[in-house]
Amino acid sequence: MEKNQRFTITSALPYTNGPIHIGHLAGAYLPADIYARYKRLCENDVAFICGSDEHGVAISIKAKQEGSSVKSIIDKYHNLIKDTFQEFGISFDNYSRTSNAIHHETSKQFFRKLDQDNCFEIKNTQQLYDENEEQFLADRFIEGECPKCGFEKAYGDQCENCGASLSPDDLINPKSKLSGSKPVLKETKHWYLPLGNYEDFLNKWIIEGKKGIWKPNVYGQVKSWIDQGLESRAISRDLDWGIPIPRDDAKGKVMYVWFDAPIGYISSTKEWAKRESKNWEDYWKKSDTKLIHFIGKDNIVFHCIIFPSILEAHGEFILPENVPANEFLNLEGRKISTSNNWAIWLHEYLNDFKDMQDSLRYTLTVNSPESKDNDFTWKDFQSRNNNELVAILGNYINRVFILTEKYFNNVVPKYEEIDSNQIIKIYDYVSLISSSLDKFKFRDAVNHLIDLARTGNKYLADKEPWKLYKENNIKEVEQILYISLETCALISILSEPFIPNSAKKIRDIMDINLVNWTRLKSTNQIIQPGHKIKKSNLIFRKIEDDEIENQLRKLNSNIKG
RNA sequence: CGCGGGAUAGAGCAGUAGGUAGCUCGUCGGGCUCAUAACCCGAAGGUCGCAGGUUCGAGUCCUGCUCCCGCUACCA
Repeated sequence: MEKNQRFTITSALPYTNGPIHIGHLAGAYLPADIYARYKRLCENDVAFICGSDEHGVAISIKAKQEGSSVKSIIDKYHNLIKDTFQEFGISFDNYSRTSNAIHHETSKQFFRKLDQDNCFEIKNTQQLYDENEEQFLADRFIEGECPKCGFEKAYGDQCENCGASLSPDDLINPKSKLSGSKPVLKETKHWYLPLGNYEDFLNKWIIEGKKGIWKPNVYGQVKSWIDQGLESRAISRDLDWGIPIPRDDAKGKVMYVWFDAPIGYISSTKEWAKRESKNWEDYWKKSDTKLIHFIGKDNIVFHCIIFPSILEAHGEFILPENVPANEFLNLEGRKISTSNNWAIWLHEYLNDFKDMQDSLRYTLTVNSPESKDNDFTWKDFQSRNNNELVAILGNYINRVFILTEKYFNNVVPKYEEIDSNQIIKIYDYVSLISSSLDKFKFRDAVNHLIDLARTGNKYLADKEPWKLYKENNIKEVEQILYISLETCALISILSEPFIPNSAKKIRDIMDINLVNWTRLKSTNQIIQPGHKIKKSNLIFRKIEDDEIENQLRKLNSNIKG
């Protein structure tokens, strides 16, 4: 458990062409939030940074298709996403957006610096162009007959029917998905980042330096990319929506969205630093700052290869210490799909399960796709909530509070001699949980937390204070309940990163404050005899079968395709 | 096709220095009655994807194969 360390923690910028679902939360936001909360509790200097990613062709096309403006689309989803994060307690220090002026300026500065240092190649190529819409077309926006299986709606990059990977000119009768017209080839000029020049740097930094440190799925994926050889990658696009390339000979060109999006972490940090009177450069340029990117596995290449190469090219920035990417979360055995509406949308969950954010936070953490794809099922959600949060953790807290009320009128009992075995046992969980979190093992960490409640339950079952009370052995009852209350207090502090709302509820009932984990010692207890606690309220509620059936019905009736 | 991850009890997962297979949920039996019919204890249940090999000994190392998921550069 390190302290007095500076951390820059980022979560992947969500793309504002739709709301966010449980997969997003489980992949990039929840683990980052847990980590950020944990690091703050250990007295570290944390900047937890995110923002909306609002550029790119998908958004401008969506606007065109819906007949609305780009601005109204990004405003709508930016606000929805921002509110959703807030509701779920994702504790960003700053949530920005890439359409802000500070981001445009920062991105242009990056481009100019790399341009001055001759880090770019300029190439002329032929690309498919939609003459009706006056727009160049990404592979995905071309549709035609698959030359291998004859499927009529194959995309320019892949046939979804037979799985063949294609290039747009393989298609028979190609059509633009925008206008339906036949695309034509047209010459265009673009700026490229020659990633091949960074292979040595990446080999040394990741393949040699991060072996056995980064997660196997991340390391393996990166190694495979580098081993295949890295090609130059275009970082400009012919679009009217995005950050203009700051050169006189680049009229009509904007930055590729993946060039400017990661720079969004930096501009968001600047925005925060300005507001908080801090120096943003401490968080991006000081070598003792630890930069951690939380992402889903689809973003590995951008965060481990492209963005680091850009940072390296710039020269003044630190590189990520770790990129603990998660695998994917499936839903009821199928891949989550935005286009087929096979998803649990977080803003809908909030409606259906009011004040139950922690139940979802808990379930997504304990079943987090840390090392492989995992499946979310409503039934599992119900049983995790009812068996673990309610029956083990919530019920434990409640029974201790009720016992305290019945026997001691809500006053923390004094004790003659502390049960040192038990106090040491419960304090072991501080290091168990923190060392799991340091290793990005969130499921282990949250399992330890439930184990702590189990330990408390077992202690009560073994000691049977209700029997001792009837036998009028009050001294022992005092000793047992003191330890039990201390256990509850410890739970209220150790659960803060995972289920912050519930942790707060427990502390409110106990009338205690949050304590930094660095101060937690078995010799220095949290609560003192004589302290009065408040009346108990249930922390978690059970989820009934019909609620789960409703969700399953909703999911299956809304599915498209 | 290439590459990455995975395959362990009914379900979900641990098992990273080769040495008698573990955890949670579920099921069955018992205990307790302070508690949200909650809690605690015990039992049943696995030829560790398949086939070879190295070794006194392999879930763990090597080789080949099968299946699932993902990536292949614009869907977390």
